[in-house]
Amino acid sequence: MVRTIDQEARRREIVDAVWRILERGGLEDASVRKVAAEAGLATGSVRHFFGTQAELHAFALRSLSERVGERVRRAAAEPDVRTRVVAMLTELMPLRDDTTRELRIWLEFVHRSRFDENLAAIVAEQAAEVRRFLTHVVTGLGELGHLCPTADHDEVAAGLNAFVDGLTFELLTAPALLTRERAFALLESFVFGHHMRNAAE
Amino acid sequence: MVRTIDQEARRREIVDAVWRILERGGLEDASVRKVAAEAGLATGSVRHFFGTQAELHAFALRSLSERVGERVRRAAAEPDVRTRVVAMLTELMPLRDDTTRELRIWLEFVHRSRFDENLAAIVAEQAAEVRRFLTHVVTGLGELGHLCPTADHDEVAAGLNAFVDGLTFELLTAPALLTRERAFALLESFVFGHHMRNAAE
DNA sequence: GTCAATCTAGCACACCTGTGCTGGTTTGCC
DNA sequence: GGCAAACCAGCACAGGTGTGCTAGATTGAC
Repeated sequence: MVRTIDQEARRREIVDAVWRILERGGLEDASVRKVAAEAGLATGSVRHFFGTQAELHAFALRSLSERVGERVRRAAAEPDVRTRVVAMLTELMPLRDDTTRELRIWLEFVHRSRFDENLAAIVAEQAAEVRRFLTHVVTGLGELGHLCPTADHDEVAAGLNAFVDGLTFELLTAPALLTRERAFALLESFVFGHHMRNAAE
Repeated sequence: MVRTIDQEARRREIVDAVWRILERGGLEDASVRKVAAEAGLATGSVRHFFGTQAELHAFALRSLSERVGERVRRAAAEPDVRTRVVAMLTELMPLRDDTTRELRIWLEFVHRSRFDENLAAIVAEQAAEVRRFLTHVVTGLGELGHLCPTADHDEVAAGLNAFVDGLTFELLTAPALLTRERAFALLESFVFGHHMRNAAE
Protein backbone atom coordinates (compact mmCIF):
# COMPACT_ATOMS: atom_id res chain seq x y z
CA MET A 1 0.00 0.00 0.00
CA VAL A 2 1.18 3.47 -0.76
CA ARG A 3 0.37 6.62 1.13
CA THR A 4 -2.61 6.16 3.32
CA ILE A 5 -1.94 9.20 5.45
CA ASP A 6 -1.57 11.79 2.71
CA GLN A 7 -4.94 10.85 1.30
CA GLU A 8 -6.79 12.51 4.10
CA ALA A 9 -4.54 15.54 3.85
CA ARG A 10 -5.37 15.87 0.15
CA ARG A 11 -9.05 15.59 0.84
CA ARG A 12 -8.76 18.29 3.43
CA GLU A 13 -6.88 20.52 1.00
CA ILE A 14 -9.61 20.04 -1.55
CA VAL A 15 -12.33 20.74 1.00
CA ASP A 16 -10.45 23.89 1.98
CA ALA A 17 -10.56 24.98 -1.61
CA VAL A 18 -14.29 24.32 -1.70
CA TRP A 19 -14.78 26.44 1.40
CA ARG A 20 -12.80 29.32 -0.03
CA ILE A 21 -14.90 29.27 -3.17
CA LEU A 22 -18.15 29.02 -1.23
CA GLU A 23 -17.22 32.03 0.83
CA ARG A 24 -16.31 34.03 -2.21
CA GLY A 25 -18.98 33.10 -4.71
CA GLY A 26 -21.44 30.64 -3.25
CA LEU A 27 -22.19 27.03 -4.02
CA GLU A 28 -22.99 27.74 -7.63
CA ASP A 29 -19.37 28.61 -8.15
CA ALA A 30 -18.12 25.37 -6.68
CA SER A 31 -17.79 23.50 -9.95
CA VAL A 32 -15.34 20.65 -10.15
CA ARG A 33 -13.10 22.63 -12.44
CA LYS A 34 -13.01 25.70 -10.24
CA VAL A 35 -12.41 23.69 -7.11
CA ALA A 36 -9.54 21.91 -8.84
CA ALA A 37 -8.06 25.21 -9.97
CA GLU A 38 -8.43 26.69 -6.49
CA ALA A 39 -6.64 23.68 -5.03
CA GLY A 40 -3.99 23.79 -7.73
CA LEU A 41 -4.96 20.44 -9.19
CA ALA A 42 -6.44 19.05 -12.35
CA THR A 43 -10.06 18.08 -12.47
CA GLY A 44 -9.10 14.44 -12.76
CA SER A 45 -7.21 14.61 -9.48
CA VAL A 46 -10.17 15.99 -7.63
CA ARG A 47 -12.38 13.34 -9.15
CA HIS A 48 -10.00 10.68 -7.98
CA PHE A 49 -10.82 11.55 -4.39
CA PHE A 50 -14.43 12.52 -4.94
CA GLY A 51 -16.14 10.49 -7.61
CA THR A 52 -18.90 12.98 -8.10
CA GLN A 53 -19.61 16.61 -7.38
CA ALA A 54 -22.41 15.78 -5.00
CA GLU A 55 -20.03 13.61 -3.00
CA LEU A 56 -17.57 16.48 -2.79
CA HIS A 57 -20.21 18.91 -1.59
CA ALA A 58 -21.58 16.48 0.98
CA PHE A 59 -18.09 15.85 2.33
CA ALA A 60 -17.40 19.57 2.54
CA LEU A 61 -20.61 20.03 4.52
CA ARG A 62 -19.86 17.21 6.92
CA SER A 63 -16.34 18.50 7.48
CA LEU A 64 -17.78 21.88 8.32
CA SER A 65 -20.17 20.53 10.91
CA GLU A 66 -17.37 18.51 12.49
CA ARG A 67 -15.34 21.64 12.80
CA VAL A 68 -18.15 23.60 14.38
CA GLY A 69 -18.88 20.70 16.71
CA GLU A 70 -15.31 20.66 17.95
CA ARG A 71 -15.42 24.36 18.63
CA VAL A 72 -18.64 24.10 20.60
CA ARG A 73 -17.26 21.21 22.65
CA ARG A 74 -14.21 23.31 23.45
CA ALA A 75 -16.44 26.15 24.61
CA ALA A 76 -18.36 23.69 26.77
CA ALA A 77 -15.26 23.25 28.91
CA GLU A 78 -15.68 26.68 30.46
CA PRO A 79 -16.44 26.13 34.16
CA ASP A 80 -18.61 29.15 34.97
CA VAL A 81 -22.18 28.41 33.93
CA ARG A 82 -23.15 31.85 32.75
CA THR A 83 -19.93 32.38 30.80
CA ARG A 84 -20.27 28.92 29.32
CA VAL A 85 -23.78 29.47 28.01
CA VAL A 86 -22.76 32.66 26.27
CA ALA A 87 -19.59 31.11 24.89
CA MET A 88 -21.41 28.11 23.46
CA LEU A 89 -24.12 30.20 21.85
CA THR A 90 -21.46 32.51 20.48
CA GLU A 91 -19.83 29.63 18.64
CA LEU A 92 -23.05 29.10 16.73
CA MET A 93 -23.34 32.67 15.55
CA PRO A 94 -21.31 34.88 13.20
CA LEU A 95 -19.93 37.11 15.93
CA ARG A 96 -16.27 36.66 15.06
CA ASP A 97 -14.42 36.46 11.76
CA ASP A 98 -13.83 32.73 12.02
CA THR A 99 -17.39 31.83 12.92
CA THR A 100 -18.70 34.25 10.32
CA ARG A 101 -16.74 32.38 7.70
CA GLU A 102 -18.14 29.06 8.84
CA LEU A 103 -21.70 30.29 8.93
CA ARG A 104 -21.44 31.92 5.55
CA ILE A 105 -20.45 28.55 4.17
CA TRP A 106 -23.11 26.79 6.21
CA LEU A 107 -25.79 29.09 4.81
CA GLU A 108 -24.83 28.05 1.31
CA PHE A 109 -25.52 24.44 2.12
CA VAL A 110 -28.72 25.15 4.00
CA HIS A 111 -30.04 27.06 1.05
CA ARG A 112 -29.08 24.42 -1.46
CA SER A 113 -30.58 21.74 0.75
CA ARG A 114 -34.03 23.09 -0.03
CA PHE A 115 -33.79 21.51 -3.47
CA ASP A 116 -31.26 18.76 -2.82
CA GLU A 117 -32.42 15.70 -0.92
CA ASN A 118 -28.94 14.49 -0.09
CA LEU A 119 -27.86 17.72 1.50
CA ALA A 120 -31.28 18.10 3.09
CA ALA A 121 -30.79 14.94 5.10
CA ILE A 122 -27.43 16.13 6.45
CA VAL A 123 -28.68 19.64 7.19
CA ALA A 124 -31.78 18.34 8.97
CA GLU A 125 -29.63 16.15 11.18
CA GLN A 126 -27.42 19.13 12.03
CA ALA A 127 -30.41 21.29 12.82
CA ALA A 128 -31.81 18.63 15.12
CA GLU A 129 -28.46 18.45 16.88
CA VAL A 130 -28.41 22.18 17.42
CA ARG A 131 -31.92 22.01 18.83
CA ARG A 132 -30.91 19.28 21.30
CA PHE A 133 -27.92 21.35 22.25
CA LEU A 134 -30.08 24.42 22.86
CA THR A 135 -32.48 22.40 24.99
CA HIS A 136 -29.47 21.47 27.07
CA VAL A 137 -28.51 25.11 27.40
CA VAL A 138 -32.03 25.99 28.47
CA THR A 139 -31.93 23.36 31.16
CA GLY A 140 -28.74 24.96 32.42
CA LEU A 141 -30.47 28.30 32.47
CA GLY A 142 -33.26 26.81 34.51
CA GLU A 143 -30.74 25.76 37.14
CA LEU A 144 -29.34 29.26 37.07
CA GLY A 145 -32.74 30.60 38.01
CA HIS A 146 -33.13 32.55 34.79
CA LEU A 147 -36.25 30.66 33.88
CA CYS A 148 -39.76 30.78 35.11
CA PRO A 149 -40.20 27.46 36.99
CA THR A 150 -43.32 26.59 35.05
CA ALA A 151 -41.70 27.22 31.69
CA ASP A 152 -41.87 24.52 29.05
CA HIS A 153 -38.24 23.87 28.23
CA ASP A 154 -38.98 22.70 24.69
CA GLU A 155 -40.92 25.86 24.03
CA VAL A 156 -38.19 28.04 25.43
CA ALA A 157 -35.54 26.19 23.42
CA ALA A 158 -37.59 26.67 20.25
CA GLY A 159 -37.77 30.38 20.96
CA LEU A 160 -34.07 30.61 21.64
CA ASN A 161 -33.38 28.69 18.48
CA ALA A 162 -35.46 31.07 16.41
CA PHE A 163 -33.78 34.08 17.98
CA VAL A 164 -30.28 32.74 17.39
CA ASP A 165 -31.16 31.80 13.82
CA GLY A 166 -32.68 35.19 13.19
CA LEU A 167 -29.66 37.08 14.44
CA THR A 168 -27.41 34.79 12.41
CA PHE A 169 -29.47 35.19 9.28
CA GLU A 170 -29.54 38.96 9.55
CA LEU A 171 -25.84 39.24 10.24
CA LEU A 172 -25.17 37.20 7.13
CA THR A 173 -27.70 38.71 4.76
CA ALA A 174 -28.44 42.20 6.03
CA PRO A 175 -25.33 43.55 7.74
CA ALA A 176 -26.74 47.05 7.45
CA LEU A 177 -29.44 46.14 9.97
CA LEU A 178 -27.29 44.66 12.67
CA THR A 179 -23.78 44.91 14.02
CA ARG A 180 -22.06 42.09 15.84
CA GLU A 181 -22.02 44.11 19.03
CA ARG A 182 -25.73 44.77 18.88
CA ALA A 183 -26.47 41.14 18.08
CA PHE A 184 -24.43 40.07 21.07
CA ALA A 185 -26.25 42.52 23.32
CA LEU A 186 -29.62 41.31 22.07
CA LEU A 187 -28.58 37.73 22.66
CA GLU A 188 -27.52 38.40 26.24
CA SER A 189 -30.69 40.32 26.88
CA PHE A 190 -32.77 37.50 25.46
CA VAL A 191 -31.03 34.81 27.46
CA PHE A 192 -30.55 36.51 30.79
CA GLY A 193 -33.46 38.91 30.73
CA HIS A 194 -36.97 37.98 31.72
CA HIS A 195 -37.64 36.66 28.28
CA MET A 196 -37.81 32.98 28.86
CA ARG A 197 -41.17 32.48 30.37
CA ASN A 198 -43.62 29.94 29.16
CA ALA A 199 -45.87 30.84 26.28
CA ALA A 200 -48.84 29.44 28.16
CA GLU A 201 -48.14 31.72 31.09
CA MET B 1 -49.08 52.70 -31.23
CA VAL B 2 -50.21 49.13 -30.83
CA ARG B 3 -51.13 47.39 -27.64
CA THR B 4 -49.96 49.29 -24.66
CA ILE B 5 -52.20 47.56 -22.19
CA ASP B 6 -51.36 43.97 -22.99
CA GLN B 7 -47.71 44.67 -22.47
CA GLU B 8 -48.03 44.83 -18.75
CA ALA B 9 -50.20 41.72 -18.76
CA ARG B 10 -47.51 39.84 -20.64
CA ARG B 11 -44.86 40.98 -18.23
CA ARG B 12 -46.98 39.80 -15.38
CA GLU B 13 -47.49 36.43 -17.03
CA ILE B 14 -43.75 36.07 -17.44
CA VAL B 15 -43.10 37.09 -13.86
CA ASP B 16 -45.67 34.54 -12.76
CA ALA B 17 -43.73 31.91 -14.63
CA VAL B 18 -40.55 33.03 -12.89
CA TRP B 19 -42.22 32.72 -9.51
CA ARG B 20 -43.49 29.24 -10.25
CA ILE B 21 -40.01 28.14 -11.23
CA LEU B 22 -38.41 29.79 -8.20
CA GLU B 23 -40.79 28.01 -5.90
CA ARG B 24 -40.16 24.68 -7.53
CA GLY B 25 -36.44 24.73 -8.19
CA GLY B 26 -34.86 27.94 -6.97
CA LEU B 27 -33.25 30.84 -8.77
CA GLU B 28 -30.69 28.62 -10.44
CA ASP B 29 -33.48 27.05 -12.41
CA ALA B 30 -34.81 30.36 -13.66
CA SER B 31 -32.94 30.40 -16.93
CA VAL B 32 -34.36 32.39 -19.79
CA ARG B 33 -35.22 29.23 -21.69
CA LYS B 34 -37.02 27.60 -18.78
CA VAL B 35 -38.96 30.73 -17.94
CA ALA B 36 -40.02 31.00 -21.55
CA ALA B 37 -41.11 27.37 -21.62
CA GLU B 38 -43.01 27.79 -18.35
CA ALA B 39 -44.79 30.82 -19.79
CA GLY B 40 -45.45 29.04 -23.08
CA LEU B 41 -43.28 31.40 -25.09
CA ALA B 42 -40.08 31.33 -27.07
CA THR B 43 -36.90 32.70 -25.54
CA GLY B 44 -36.94 35.56 -28.00
CA SER B 45 -40.35 36.66 -26.77
CA VAL B 46 -39.21 36.81 -23.20
CA ARG B 47 -36.17 38.73 -24.24
CA HIS B 48 -38.34 41.23 -26.03
CA PHE B 49 -39.83 42.28 -22.71
CA PHE B 50 -36.75 41.77 -20.59
CA GLY B 51 -33.54 42.56 -22.37
CA THR B 52 -31.44 40.58 -19.99
CA GLN B 53 -31.81 37.87 -17.41
CA ALA B 54 -30.75 40.17 -14.59
CA GLU B 55 -33.48 42.61 -15.59
CA LEU B 56 -36.05 39.83 -15.49
CA HIS B 57 -34.95 38.72 -12.04
CA ALA B 58 -34.91 42.24 -10.67
CA PHE B 59 -38.38 42.87 -12.01
CA ALA B 60 -39.66 39.65 -10.49
CA LEU B 61 -38.23 40.68 -7.13
CA ARG B 62 -39.75 44.15 -7.24
CA SER B 63 -43.11 42.74 -8.23
CA LEU B 64 -42.94 40.43 -5.26
CA SER B 65 -42.24 43.19 -2.79
CA GLU B 66 -45.07 45.25 -4.21
CA ARG B 67 -47.40 42.36 -3.66
CA VAL B 68 -46.30 41.85 -0.08
CA GLY B 69 -46.54 45.57 0.56
CA GLU B 70 -50.14 45.64 -0.59
CA ARG B 71 -51.01 42.77 1.68
CA VAL B 72 -49.44 44.43 4.68
CA ARG B 73 -51.26 47.67 3.97
CA ARG B 74 -54.51 45.76 3.80
CA ALA B 75 -53.79 44.19 7.18
CA ALA B 76 -53.04 47.65 8.57
CA ALA B 77 -56.70 48.55 8.11
CA GLU B 78 -57.75 46.36 11.02
CA PRO B 79 -59.09 48.72 13.72
CA ASP B 80 -58.26 46.81 16.91
CA VAL B 81 -54.65 47.52 17.83
CA ARG B 82 -53.74 44.13 19.18
CA THR B 83 -55.34 42.24 16.32
CA ARG B 84 -53.71 44.60 13.86
CA VAL B 85 -50.22 44.06 15.18
CA VAL B 86 -50.57 40.31 14.93
CA ALA B 87 -52.14 40.50 11.48
CA MET B 88 -49.40 42.71 10.12
CA LEU B 89 -46.63 40.57 11.49
CA THR B 90 -48.38 37.50 10.16
CA GLU B 91 -48.24 38.89 6.64
CA LEU B 92 -44.46 38.95 6.87
CA MET B 93 -44.14 35.34 7.90
CA PRO B 94 -44.82 31.99 6.20
CA LEU B 95 -47.81 31.13 8.35
CA ARG B 96 -50.24 30.53 5.49
CA ASP B 97 -49.87 28.87 2.11
CA ASP B 98 -49.91 32.13 0.19
CA THR B 99 -47.37 33.90 2.37
CA THR B 100 -45.23 30.77 2.48
CA ARG B 101 -45.07 30.85 -1.28
CA GLU B 102 -44.06 34.49 -1.30
CA LEU B 103 -41.40 34.03 1.34
CA ARG B 104 -39.97 30.98 -0.36
CA ILE B 105 -39.48 33.09 -3.43
CA TRP B 106 -38.20 35.99 -1.39
CA LEU B 107 -35.59 33.77 0.25
CA GLU B 108 -34.25 32.86 -3.17
CA PHE B 109 -33.56 36.49 -3.93
CA VAL B 110 -32.11 37.26 -0.52
CA HIS B 111 -29.71 34.42 -0.90
CA ARG B 112 -28.67 35.37 -4.38
CA SER B 113 -28.26 38.98 -3.31
CA ARG B 114 -25.23 38.00 -1.28
CA PHE B 115 -23.26 37.71 -4.49
CA ASP B 116 -25.25 40.00 -6.76
CA GLU B 117 -24.88 43.73 -6.27
CA ASN B 118 -28.00 44.63 -8.21
CA LEU B 119 -30.28 42.41 -6.21
CA ALA B 120 -28.43 43.35 -3.02
CA ALA B 121 -29.48 46.98 -3.41
CA ILE B 122 -33.14 46.05 -3.80
CA VAL B 123 -33.08 43.54 -0.95
CA ALA B 124 -31.35 46.00 1.37
CA GLU B 125 -34.00 48.60 0.67
CA GLN B 126 -36.73 46.08 1.41
CA ALA B 127 -35.07 45.03 4.64
CA ALA B 128 -34.81 48.65 5.74
CA GLU B 129 -38.48 49.12 4.98
CA VAL B 130 -39.41 46.11 7.09
CA ARG B 131 -37.32 47.48 9.92
CA ARG B 132 -39.08 50.85 9.76
CA PHE B 133 -42.36 49.03 9.73
CA LEU B 134 -41.43 47.01 12.79
CA THR B 135 -40.33 50.13 14.63
CA HIS B 136 -43.81 51.45 13.94
CA VAL B 137 -45.34 48.29 15.35
CA VAL B 138 -43.20 48.58 18.45
CA THR B 139 -44.37 52.12 19.01
CA GLY B 140 -47.92 50.84 18.83
CA LEU B 141 -47.06 48.22 21.42
CA GLY B 142 -45.69 50.92 23.68
CA GLU B 143 -49.03 52.68 23.57
CA LEU B 144 -50.69 49.39 24.39
CA GLY B 145 -48.64 49.20 27.55
CA HIS B 146 -46.83 46.06 26.48
CA LEU B 147 -43.49 47.73 26.72
CA CYS B 148 -41.33 48.76 29.60
CA PRO B 149 -41.50 52.60 29.56
CA THR B 150 -37.72 52.91 29.56
CA ALA B 151 -37.29 50.53 26.65
CA ASP B 152 -35.27 51.67 23.66
CA HIS B 153 -37.67 51.29 20.75
CA ASP B 154 -34.91 50.74 18.21
CA GLU B 155 -33.44 47.99 20.31
CA VAL B 156 -36.80 46.35 20.78
CA ALA B 157 -37.55 46.59 17.07
CA ALA B 158 -34.20 45.00 16.27
CA GLY B 159 -35.02 42.13 18.60
CA LEU B 160 -38.45 41.68 17.10
CA ASN B 161 -36.95 41.75 13.65
CA ALA B 162 -34.48 39.03 14.53
CA PHE B 163 -37.20 36.90 16.07
CA VAL B 164 -39.50 37.23 13.08
CA ASP B 165 -36.66 36.50 10.68
CA GLY B 166 -35.58 33.51 12.71
CA LEU B 167 -39.05 31.98 12.76
CA THR B 168 -39.39 32.65 9.06
CA PHE B 169 -36.03 31.16 8.24
CA GLU B 170 -36.70 28.02 10.24
CA LEU B 171 -40.15 27.52 8.77
CA LEU B 172 -38.64 27.73 5.32
CA THR B 173 -35.49 25.70 5.81
CA ALA B 174 -36.15 23.38 8.75
CA PRO B 175 -39.85 22.52 8.81
CA ALA B 176 -39.08 19.56 11.04
CA LEU B 177 -38.15 21.96 13.83
CA LEU B 178 -41.17 24.18 13.79
CA THR B 179 -44.84 24.05 12.86
CA ARG B 180 -46.80 27.10 11.83
CA GLU B 181 -48.93 26.85 14.95
CA ARG B 182 -45.93 26.78 17.21
CA ALA B 183 -44.31 29.65 15.38
CA PHE B 184 -47.47 31.68 15.78
CA ALA B 185 -47.62 30.90 19.49
CA LEU B 186 -43.98 31.88 19.93
CA LEU B 187 -44.61 35.12 18.09
CA GLU B 188 -47.57 36.06 20.24
CA SER B 189 -45.65 35.19 23.35
CA PHE B 190 -42.72 37.28 22.21
CA VAL B 191 -44.82 40.29 21.35
CA PHE B 192 -47.31 40.33 24.19
CA GLY B 193 -45.26 38.64 26.87
CA HIS B 194 -42.76 40.36 29.08
CA HIS B 195 -40.12 40.09 26.44
CA MET B 196 -39.74 43.58 25.24
CA ARG B 197 -37.75 45.24 27.95
CA ASN B 198 -34.68 47.24 27.28
CA ALA B 199 -31.37 45.44 26.95
CA ALA B 200 -29.77 47.98 29.27
CA GLU B 201 -32.34 47.29 31.93
C1' DG C 1 15.80 -2.71 -9.78
C1' DT C 2 10.68 -4.48 -10.32
C1' DC C 3 6.19 -4.02 -10.02
C1' DA C 4 1.61 -2.90 -8.88
C1' DA C 5 -1.11 0.25 -6.47
C1' DT C 6 -1.95 4.97 -6.18
C1' DC C 7 -2.22 9.36 -7.78
C1' DT C 8 -2.17 13.06 -11.42
C1' DA C 9 -3.40 15.08 -15.69
C1' DG C 10 -6.31 16.16 -19.17
C1' DC C 11 -9.02 15.06 -23.36
C1' DA C 12 -13.87 14.23 -25.07
C1' DC C 13 -18.69 14.07 -25.04
C1' DA C 14 -23.17 15.68 -24.44
C1' DC C 15 -25.61 19.11 -22.39
C1' DC C 16 -27.12 23.70 -20.74
C1' DT C 17 -26.39 28.65 -20.42
C1' DG C 18 -26.99 34.06 -21.81
C1' DT C 19 -27.45 36.75 -25.45
C1' DG C 20 -26.84 38.77 -30.39
C1' DC C 21 -29.23 38.58 -34.38
C1' DT C 22 -32.36 37.84 -38.28
C1' DG C 23 -36.38 36.87 -40.20
C1' DG C 24 -41.68 36.25 -39.92
C1' DT C 25 -46.30 37.53 -37.90
C1' DT C 26 -49.74 40.20 -35.84
C1' DT C 27 -51.74 44.58 -34.62
C1' DG C 28 -53.98 48.96 -34.84
C1' DC C 29 -53.75 53.54 -36.87
C1' DC C 30 -54.32 56.28 -41.23
C1' DG D 1 -56.21 48.61 -48.27
C1' DG D 2 -51.40 50.06 -46.76
C1' DC D 3 -47.79 50.53 -43.41
C1' DA D 4 -44.97 50.88 -39.59
C1' DA D 5 -44.53 49.63 -35.04
C1' DA D 6 -44.84 46.00 -31.81
C1' DC D 7 -44.37 41.34 -31.03
C1' DC D 8 -43.05 36.40 -31.64
C1' DA D 9 -39.98 32.66 -32.87
C1' DG D 10 -35.83 30.57 -33.13
C1' DC D 11 -31.06 29.95 -34.96
C1' DA D 12 -26.05 30.62 -33.76
C1' DC D 13 -22.22 31.50 -31.12
C1' DA D 14 -19.12 31.26 -27.38
C1' DG D 15 -18.84 29.88 -23.38
C1' DG D 16 -19.37 26.76 -18.93
C1' DT D 17 -20.80 22.24 -16.76
C1' DG D 18 -20.51 17.07 -14.91
C1' DT D 19 -18.45 13.11 -15.78
C1' DG D 20 -16.44 8.90 -18.52
C1' DC D 21 -12.22 7.62 -19.99
C1' DT D 22 -7.30 6.86 -21.05
C1' DA D 23 -2.46 7.61 -20.46
C1' DG D 24 1.37 8.97 -17.78
C1' DA D 25 3.89 9.90 -13.31
C1' DT D 26 4.90 8.78 -8.56
C1' DT D 27 5.32 5.95 -4.76
C1' DG D 28 6.70 2.40 -1.48
C1' DA D 29 7.01 -2.67 -0.64
C1' DC D 30 9.72 -6.54 -2.07
